[in-house]
Amino acid sequence: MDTLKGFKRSLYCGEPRIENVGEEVSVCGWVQRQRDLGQLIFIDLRDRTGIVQLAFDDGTDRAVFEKASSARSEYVLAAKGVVRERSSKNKDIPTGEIEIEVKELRLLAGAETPPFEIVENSDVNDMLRLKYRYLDLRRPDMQRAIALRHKVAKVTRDYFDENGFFEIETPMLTKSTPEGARDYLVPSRVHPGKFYALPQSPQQYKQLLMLSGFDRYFQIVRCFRDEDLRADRQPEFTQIDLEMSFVEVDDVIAMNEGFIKRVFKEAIGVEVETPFLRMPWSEAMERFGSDKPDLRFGIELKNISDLVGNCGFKVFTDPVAAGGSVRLISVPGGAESFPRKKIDGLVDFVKTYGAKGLAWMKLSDGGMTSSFAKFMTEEENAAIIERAEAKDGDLILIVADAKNETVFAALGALRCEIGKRLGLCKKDDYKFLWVTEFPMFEYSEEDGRYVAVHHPFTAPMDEDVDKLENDKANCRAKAYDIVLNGTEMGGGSIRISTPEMQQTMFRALGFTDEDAQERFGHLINAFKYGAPPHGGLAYGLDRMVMLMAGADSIRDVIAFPKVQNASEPMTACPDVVEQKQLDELAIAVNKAEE
RNA sequence: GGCCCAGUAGUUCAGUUGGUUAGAACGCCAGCCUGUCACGCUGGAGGUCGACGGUUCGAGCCCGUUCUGGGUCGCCA
Repeated sequence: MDTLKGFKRSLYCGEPRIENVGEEVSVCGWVQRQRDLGQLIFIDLRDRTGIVQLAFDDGTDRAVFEKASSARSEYVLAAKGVVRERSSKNKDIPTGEIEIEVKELRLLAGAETPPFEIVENSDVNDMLRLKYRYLDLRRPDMQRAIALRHKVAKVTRDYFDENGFFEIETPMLTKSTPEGARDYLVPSRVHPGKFYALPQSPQQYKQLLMLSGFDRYFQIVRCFRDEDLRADRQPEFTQIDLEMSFVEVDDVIAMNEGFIKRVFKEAIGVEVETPFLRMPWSEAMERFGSDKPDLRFGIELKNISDLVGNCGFKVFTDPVAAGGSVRLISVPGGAESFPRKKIDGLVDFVKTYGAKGLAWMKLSDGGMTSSFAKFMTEEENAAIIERAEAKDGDLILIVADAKNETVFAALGALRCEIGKRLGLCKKDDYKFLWVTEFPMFEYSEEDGRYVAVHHPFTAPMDEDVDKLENDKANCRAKAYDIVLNGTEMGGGSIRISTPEMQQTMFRALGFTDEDAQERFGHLINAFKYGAPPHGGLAYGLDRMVMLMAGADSIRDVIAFPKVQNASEPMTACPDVVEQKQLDELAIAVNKAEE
């Protein structure tokens, strides 16, 4: 092996061009491929910027030639030589017009044959990729994703700095709060039996910073939630967290539309039109069955409860009588795209969302067939088709349930599934939406009481303040989500800023004053000393970058992600610790996995 | 915790109704090769068919259990 002593890189592999012909250059990188033609050797040398071809021929010093001959995939090389024009050019790469005629070659490190090839668009098993993540990250698409993530973070800091925000760090070791997601706990050695919690978000700290007069705060911050993983959920994830003083909903939204416009332009060159569409939560649910609708395609929900409430089909009439509803979506051209067998698949699909079934009507060849024809009159069928605005060739899909939430969940998900199957979800089509006026509370069957949809510091809408006590189901919050293509990219709210309102809120949630004081005393007390009206928002940075990169999972934009069981294949954590460590923390383990 | 999908050379996969020695491509190793760029040609090595159990004369294939991963519902204030 050679050393780097005295060697200075002059440029990256992806940089030399035809204009550099004749110049002496020095490059470093990994062997992408070595092509040994006998008396002629080519090496593609790769670094994060791209690939350059090194050439060795009869003009090459024999020792250098021998070294090139011994090079294998992923060896680490440093090469000095002269840029020359290629006799046959490669139009597929930016450096394809030139090559480096190598005068000096240093073999800095050998490499075992990697467990998978280091190439773009690898379709290697995820587990293997993650076990050798350091090799996976060498692949150009991963390099681009991580670079994009850096760019987004950079633009974020630029934008918020230019708009008067301070980046302020908040603690990682914090107090556990009972509501919300499960906390990751950190035991205290100094206080045996007591635990810190890793933050689910810096929510309370950033509100206190407003009270302290910093006026505008942001932070790119790691957050932790000990819940099951999904393609877009990791136990540790990164938020772009921000808070502003003396603002109302419109101010926060305007500031963030400016941010999104800027970051999409600078990071991926996409022009975003502002202002974004806004839609109250109730409208989003009625029209799309979702609080994060994908607006890249239509296929809106229609309520037909009034049309079928008195028909002869119990599957429809019972839910309506029980206070639920019957709703449909109409799929253009669906009569042909969804033959009977595929519809059966859709039935199974909606069942996973709690629907009991899926009724359908098919309009084709001027006629109509349906799964429930014999229960309906001709007039009722005609009324449904009219409400669906369906025409010949369309497929109508209907879900009925005694619970509206179930109808929305099933049809909302079905709508997205069909949009996907019909190819209506283009990745380079960016449809932003603010969903506003979220409900303040939702009823928790498990707890037998109303719980906060957002968090208990969210301010109610001015016109709904009196509903905090008496009409929780219809009390709306000054809360908003920023939705992009069916993904919740961020969310926030105007916060409660008076101790009186905060106390009302805690009581509405069923906390006794003692409970509230115990859990949130620091915030309640702070608000006695003059809190400015304030509000903010937090983005999921991983999700934002995922959508920008066109990735299907946030794992693809996180350098070292966890797998579904929240472990990390490369380091194999979590892992057992030594008894001595447990003893110091006064912790006894009474159950352990094999 | 529930449901669905997957697991066969280093990698990606094929493998008929259960039937001889489990195949292909890429990768790897060796030799040859002066303009390749997915170099080419010749040869070679490489397998506990995720694991365990069962059915059978016989299991990669059928049955059961289990492990691992992916998706998802619950969950995620």
